[in-house]
Amino acid sequence: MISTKGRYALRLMIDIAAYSNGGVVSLKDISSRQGISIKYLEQVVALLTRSQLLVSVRGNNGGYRLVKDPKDYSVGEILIAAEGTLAPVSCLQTEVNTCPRALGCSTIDFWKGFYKTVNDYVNSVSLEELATKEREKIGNDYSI
Amino acid sequence: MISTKGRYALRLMIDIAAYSNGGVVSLKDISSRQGISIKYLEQVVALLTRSQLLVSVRGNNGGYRLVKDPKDYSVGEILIAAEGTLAPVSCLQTEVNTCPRALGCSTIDFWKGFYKTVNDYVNSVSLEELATKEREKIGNDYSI
DNA sequence: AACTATTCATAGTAAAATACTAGGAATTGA
DNA sequence: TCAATTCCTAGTATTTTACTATGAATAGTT
Repeated sequence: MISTKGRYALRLMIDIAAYSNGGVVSLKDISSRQGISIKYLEQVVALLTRSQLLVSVRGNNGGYRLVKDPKDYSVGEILIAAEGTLAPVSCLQTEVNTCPRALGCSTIDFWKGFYKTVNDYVNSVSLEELATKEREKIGNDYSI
Repeated sequence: MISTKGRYALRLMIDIAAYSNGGVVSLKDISSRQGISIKYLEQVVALLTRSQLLVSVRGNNGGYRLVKDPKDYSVGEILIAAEGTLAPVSCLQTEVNTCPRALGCSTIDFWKGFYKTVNDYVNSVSLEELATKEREKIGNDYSI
């Protein structure tokens, strides 16, 4: 199960991609559109700036800006920045497998396949695709 | 990340598939082969008997037995029995999506695709494939 | 210069989940 | 009867989750 950090990070990135018009987007605006507290967004956005998926502008009229085109972000890199890893088992988190049972482990290939399947999927979807859907919401009133 | 319940459940099922010769397999034997405490295996195996993936035989010389051929178990059904769900987000856990943001949600299709990708993968691997690898370990000494 | 709106940094915290262990009852073959 | 097993319920330490709180630093606006 993906935690709120990963899910909110994705929505935050989508929001910036959808609603920045060349400028920066503040957490206050994201908060009101997405219904997530500013305080929690501060925690989440820090993961994204640390991974250099966003840059910040401090002070009055400050906010956050993407560093590249939305089509050049995969959802995978966003989730990994927020969640740390998408590895299904801890022994696949690091480059070298330190599990004493790794040699002759009957399940490791299954987990490697799981990991690859998930990675291939999340890397196949771009931020732009999702931002486009977000923009389509504008003007539609789903509360009817 | 898959929890120990899911991982141990899979190893438990593999162990039974690999080492039962028509008979039942006791937790004591599984414990010694897999290096997992009997007490914890008791917790894990209960999830599998409740989901009727295994049947138990009580008393002396008791143990557990598969209810169908190893090739007819998918790894998916084992993981779901142990983990409860493989849904990446809680709004996909139930048949109907009760999230107030579901309508017009820009990420729901992405998560549905994620869920389907994972399900398709875990359902594509059978217990038999993994039990075969487990049996291949016999005779090989990987501790050298 | 003061004010205000923002990001930034660190700490705190209640609740839930995780990864087990413990104790003993029930069952059944030997 | 006894020994080996499953079954059932509870307990528990640790970690993770999902936040909130406080206040400092920054920078445009008045």
